[in-house]
Amino acid sequence: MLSKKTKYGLKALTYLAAQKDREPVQIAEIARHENISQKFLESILLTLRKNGFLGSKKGKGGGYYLIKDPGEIRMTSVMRVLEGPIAMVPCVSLNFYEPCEDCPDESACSVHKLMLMVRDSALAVYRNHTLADFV
Amino acid sequence: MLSKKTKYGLKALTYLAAQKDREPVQIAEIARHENISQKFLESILLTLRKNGFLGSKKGKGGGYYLIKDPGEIRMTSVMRVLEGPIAMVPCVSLNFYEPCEDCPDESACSVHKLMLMVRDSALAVYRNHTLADFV
DNA sequence: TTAAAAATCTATTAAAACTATAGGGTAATC
DNA sequence: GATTACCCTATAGTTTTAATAGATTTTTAA
Repeated sequence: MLSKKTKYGLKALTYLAAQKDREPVQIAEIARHENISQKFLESILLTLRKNGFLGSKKGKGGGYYLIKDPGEIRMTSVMRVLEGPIAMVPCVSLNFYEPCEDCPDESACSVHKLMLMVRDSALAVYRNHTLADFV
Repeated sequence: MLSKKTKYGLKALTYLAAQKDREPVQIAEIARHENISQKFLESILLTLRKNGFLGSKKGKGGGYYLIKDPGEIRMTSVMRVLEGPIAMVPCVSLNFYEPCEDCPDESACSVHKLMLMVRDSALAVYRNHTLADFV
């Protein structure tokens, strides 16, 4: 199940990408427009900023804005920051690999084999799309 | 993240599918062999039985056994029973569809569009594989 | 025929982790 | 001084992952 954090984060990014200019947009405006708890959105936008997707400006006329071109923001990186690993088990994760404790032979494990294919198929989708595809 | 329930269930199914005959196998044997908490496995096997994957036999010489040919057990049905909906959001689920409350226009929603593609890619993997592919 | 043993079945509960949100104060900017 | 992002803490709720204890059914053996 997709977490609301990811869902809200994606919606916020899309909203910002749809702006005509790159002027700051207030948290409250995004929250209102996308039906998101403002406080929750606040923390989400913060992590998006810390991960290089957004810039921010305080004070009057402040808010958040996209720092890169939507066409350069791949879904892989967005998903990894918001949702975490794309793989459903750590033993098939590219960026967060961990071996299973209970599994003596990875290459013989049915879970491993199946989840490897699922990861590859999801990865293909995320790699082939940027934020620009959703505005 | 894949739940341990699904992980253990898949391993148990694979273990049973790898048996030469279809004689009952004890829970304890499966648990020992796959490093699974026996009591936890017990409840998992129970739901697999109730959903038509396994048969069981009580008393001495009892245990669980596959009820169908491994080649006829699609991963789609296994995943739906163990893990639940394949879609990551209810608004793109085939079997568990629900509209989003906060989303006024599904067809314009970036989350919807992206997750639809992810669902389709995962579904393709699950549909094209049966338990027989993992023994 | 009866009793014991072997196994599945059922229900309850509990710890741990995670999710989603709220509150209140701080710091920067206009 | 008003406005807005920033930061920290707490918490209610849910889900996951079991642990515990016993009930029920079947087989085997005395």
